[in-house]
Amino acid sequence: MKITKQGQQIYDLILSSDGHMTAEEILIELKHQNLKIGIATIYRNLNALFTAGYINRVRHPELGYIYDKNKSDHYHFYDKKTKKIYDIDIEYQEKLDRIVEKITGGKVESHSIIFEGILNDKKNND
Amino acid sequence: MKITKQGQQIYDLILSSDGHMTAEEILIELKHQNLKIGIATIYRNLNALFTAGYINRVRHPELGYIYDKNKSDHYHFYDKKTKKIYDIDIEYQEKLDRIVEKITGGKVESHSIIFEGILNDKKNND
DNA sequence: ATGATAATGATAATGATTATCAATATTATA
DNA sequence: TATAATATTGATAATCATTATCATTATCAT
Repeated sequence: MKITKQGQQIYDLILSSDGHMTAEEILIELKHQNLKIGIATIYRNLNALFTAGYINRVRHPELGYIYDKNKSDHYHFYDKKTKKIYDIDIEYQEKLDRIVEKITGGKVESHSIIFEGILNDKKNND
Repeated sequence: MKITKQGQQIYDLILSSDGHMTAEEILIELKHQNLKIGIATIYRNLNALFTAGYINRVRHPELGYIYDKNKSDHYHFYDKKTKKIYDIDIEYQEKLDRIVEKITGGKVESHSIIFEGILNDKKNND
């Protein structure tokens, strides 16, 4: 995959962030950096980066897609107070996939878990 | 909660369905039954039914909200082939919430799991 | 250089959902 | 029961996230 100038800017920004950004946040930040870029280009490059496996994508229940620098299979916590998504570092529950395959007779590729609740004010673990 | 005529029609329809309907599907079906109803009324009542706890709501990765007659804490399977959502009847993994609380120090209200994969053609378990 | 090809970005289009608001239905009260 | 007060409806406009369009611009290969 050939990365373009704009694609690189977007990728760099995600890597330098806490790991979770929406397309809109990326637009605002790159504009702040006085880079000329349009929202269509951002979506186009995010899709390319995602399908090429450079970044991850999660669906936020309110904000649409969140782009995530953490590519590993991992879970998320949605803090209702700050309305932000945080990574949860517990091991992937492989066994659930096998159980569901047994029940349905189908093939499970993966599963995603979103925890929802309230995080403590003090600790702001991204 | 006072249920209106339209609210009742919507609720009845969901109960009589396989359990998973979009607002648009509800509109089409009620129109078929020659009931005069608008999409705004459907969303309004679905929101009311949901917040009052009469029905459940899940986010479909492509189609937006799915309204679900099954109110219990349960998981879902997204079949990439049919693009439909199915209930998965395995027990709620309470222990995951406790683990996450321990890690984050926050309060977990609940979690949702969506399994993704391909279901067998033969069995079409809703 | 120069022509071919690909990427950009402004903007229009789309799809799901919510807001607006005049018309209609329901409820409460005299 | 009439009628005033209040709530709900439904058509439609607005919104929000995302994708499509397409003329312009940048990049690449000769």
